[in-house]
Amino acid sequence: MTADPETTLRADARRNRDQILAAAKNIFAMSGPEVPMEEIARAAGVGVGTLYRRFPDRDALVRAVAMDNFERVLIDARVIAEEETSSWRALERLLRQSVELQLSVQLAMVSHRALVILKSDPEVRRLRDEILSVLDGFVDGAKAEGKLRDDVGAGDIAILFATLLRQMRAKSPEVAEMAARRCVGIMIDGLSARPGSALPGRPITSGDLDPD
Amino acid sequence: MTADPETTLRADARRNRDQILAAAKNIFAMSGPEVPMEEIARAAGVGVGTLYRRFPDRDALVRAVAMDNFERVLIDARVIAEEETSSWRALERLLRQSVELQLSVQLAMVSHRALVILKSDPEVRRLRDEILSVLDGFVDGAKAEGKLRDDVGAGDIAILFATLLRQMRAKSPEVAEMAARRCVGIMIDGLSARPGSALPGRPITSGDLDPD
Amino acid sequence: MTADPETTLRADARRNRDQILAAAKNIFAMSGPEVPMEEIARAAGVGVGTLYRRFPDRDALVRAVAMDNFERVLIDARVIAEEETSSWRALERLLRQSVELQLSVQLAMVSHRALVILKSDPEVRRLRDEILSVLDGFVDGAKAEGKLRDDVGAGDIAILFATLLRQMRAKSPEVAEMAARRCVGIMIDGLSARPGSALPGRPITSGDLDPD
Amino acid sequence: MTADPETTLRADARRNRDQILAAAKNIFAMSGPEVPMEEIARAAGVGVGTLYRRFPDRDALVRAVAMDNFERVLIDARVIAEEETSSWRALERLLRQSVELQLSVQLAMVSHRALVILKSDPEVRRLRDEILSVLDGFVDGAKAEGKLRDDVGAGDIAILFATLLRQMRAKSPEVAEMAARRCVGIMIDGLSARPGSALPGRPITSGDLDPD
DNA sequence: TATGAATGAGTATTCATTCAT
DNA sequence: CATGAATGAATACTCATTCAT
Repeated sequence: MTADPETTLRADARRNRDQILAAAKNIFAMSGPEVPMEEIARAAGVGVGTLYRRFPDRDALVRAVAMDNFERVLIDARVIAEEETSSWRALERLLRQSVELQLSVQLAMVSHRALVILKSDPEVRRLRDEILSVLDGFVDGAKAEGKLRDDVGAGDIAILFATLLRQMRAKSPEVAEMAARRCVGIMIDGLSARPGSALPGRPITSGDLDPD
Repeated sequence: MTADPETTLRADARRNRDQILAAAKNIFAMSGPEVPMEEIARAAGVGVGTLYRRFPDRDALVRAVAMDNFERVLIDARVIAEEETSSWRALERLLRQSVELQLSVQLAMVSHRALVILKSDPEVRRLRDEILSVLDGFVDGAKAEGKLRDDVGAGDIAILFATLLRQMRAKSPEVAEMAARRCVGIMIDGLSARPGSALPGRPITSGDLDPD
Repeated sequence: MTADPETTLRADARRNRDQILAAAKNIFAMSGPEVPMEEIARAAGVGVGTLYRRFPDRDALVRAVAMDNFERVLIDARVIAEEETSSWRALERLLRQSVELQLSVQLAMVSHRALVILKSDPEVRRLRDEILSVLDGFVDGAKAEGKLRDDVGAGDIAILFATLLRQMRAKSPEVAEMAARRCVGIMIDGLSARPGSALPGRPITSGDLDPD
Repeated sequence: MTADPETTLRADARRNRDQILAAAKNIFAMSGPEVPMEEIARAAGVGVGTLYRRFPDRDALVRAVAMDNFERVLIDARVIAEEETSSWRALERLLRQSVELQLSVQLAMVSHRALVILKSDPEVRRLRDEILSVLDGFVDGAKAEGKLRDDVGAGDIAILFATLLRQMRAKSPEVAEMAARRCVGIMIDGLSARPGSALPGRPITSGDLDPD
């Protein structure tokens, strides 16, 4: 039974690792995944060497941040699935609530580089697929409940998700945050089962997402 | 009647400039505004030296690309305003149609750096403000027509715009394009005047957008 | 007919390339192939950037130096083959004369890293094999002449070669140079056809060299 | 009678030191004296910390390895001097037998850095001088016996020694080992007292060797 | 005392920008 | 003018050495 890295680390090493991850998450969210490694190290209060000891190169760090974010989203989604009896409500809540998701999605999408890194990582894929499978459940249920329009699939929602929940830059952080919540609101209204007009194309399923 | 040398040179120079602009637009859209200048020059079929003769530095090029995109959007918007009698229809069409807009917005948003560059440029500001003022007209009109929900402002739409119309990468190009059109559809449904639920906060006006 | 790089280069670029190669040759010979790139650039009187423009990374430079040295050796060997009628004399002269060879062999052997780089390069292999084939001719001829002991092969000589002709460090450069010449002399006497004692093992042929 | 704590510790420490020395010897021989300290520690089965407790820095370790090798050579040489009545035989045997010598010489010569380290160390010098003095005895005796050519000195032999006995890399280990023995054989034949040709320069004495 | 984590100076490499051809 | 070579500052990454556990 080999201990997994997260468990094995010495207490201080552990603390450092967490600080680095947190710092990277913030900085990536703010300035994209190309920021100088030194800046991340500084923000985490460690030397570059320490950063590199924990994450052998930038790609490893990007991956780790993405994993961490996705994990939180998955946990959120599962808690919601437990607590809500209506799938439509679950869907709404997932969309509205997930702040972590903002970050992960943002990271995943903001840069070509990050995208390439993440797509090649089987662990990230696995996590994403788990999230999508929970989402699939919500979508099916909400359609059955008659609350979700029939002409959308989980893929549509994932894309809206990914696209909408990016950090909005606007006047002030307050406006930005308000804007984010309003966007989600409009989107949810657009999704609910009394559409004004049919959507073009066909429902996008989770299987349609990056089939490469 | 052969053109006199000066005119000939200008024509040449013009062609060069246009090639560079077109190349930069494509490459920026594809790989973000941080790509090596040399790559842009290569794509444009000129040497770096020529690129630098036309655009003194990267910022100038980013600005020029953005200007060019915004100009097209503005032209589109004005044509639409001419042709459509219903403001709601105009709004819809603007949102659905503007492919150029995708590019400009994408560029503007994709990188912190680009954002900073653009925000500090008065000409870009001016153009953007003109676009927003046309949009304001659409919004007011559509509300008056009872087609647009009352609790949104032009700022809301601009943000949705900016956020939604980003190019979706990955997936097959066909799915990506379909996804984009569907996202706009859902958003328009969400905007139309029979909301399921009130939006949080207050309408975001065009004045709320980065006044810093 | 695409011009090969050596021909195409602009005059100044050409000059720079040659200076870099010369500088690298000297410095590698003196301090091994791990010296800072910057030092090489400085010695060549160019900026690091220029060095990297010509040789994309250290490995490329190491390869280029080795190629250059081997080429000179091959040229030497062919001239000698032309001029000498006795193979034994040719062999002797090749061993005694080749100063370039010192450098190439030295470089090739001095560091694990260099060795790995060179072995994986097909062009270097090809050159080396050509040299060995000329050497094979000398060996066969010299044995037929009764001047070279029968119990050695071209591989033995190549190894002695490679091992002996390394730069000797000693008191002064003069002593070092004298030492080198004396070593070769002793070796040649040891090779000549009146041995005091049989050698262990069996003749090493050129085929025995790095069979991996 | 259980060992008292202090003795136990010493034994431990001793074992550690020996393991490190052995590991360093192997790794230096294989990859040169520039390998990461961490790699040496790993090979020795200890942490870097322990390595540094025993040897304050890399130089100290290099010195220790060299000392250890030289000591073994000296012991060999003295045993040989005891056992052999003919100086020429003693010389031959020393050259043929000393495997340890391979290592020490290799280490001493392979890198500029190591050379500098060793040359500045009085203890290493002392050892080396003792070896040379034994060698001087062999040389003088063998000349008197008429077995060693008159035109060489102990310095010539030391240099041949140092140069020839370097570990041959590449090839199969078997060929490499055979090659080493054959080189020594050729060299010995070249040294024996029926030279085909006079050597250039003058005999190199042990005093000629790096007196700087 | 042994361990391995943290540090940061040293190097490799890239790329925006300038300038000779 | 167009070109692409040269420059060097910025940044990634490695590894010797120190120090907390």
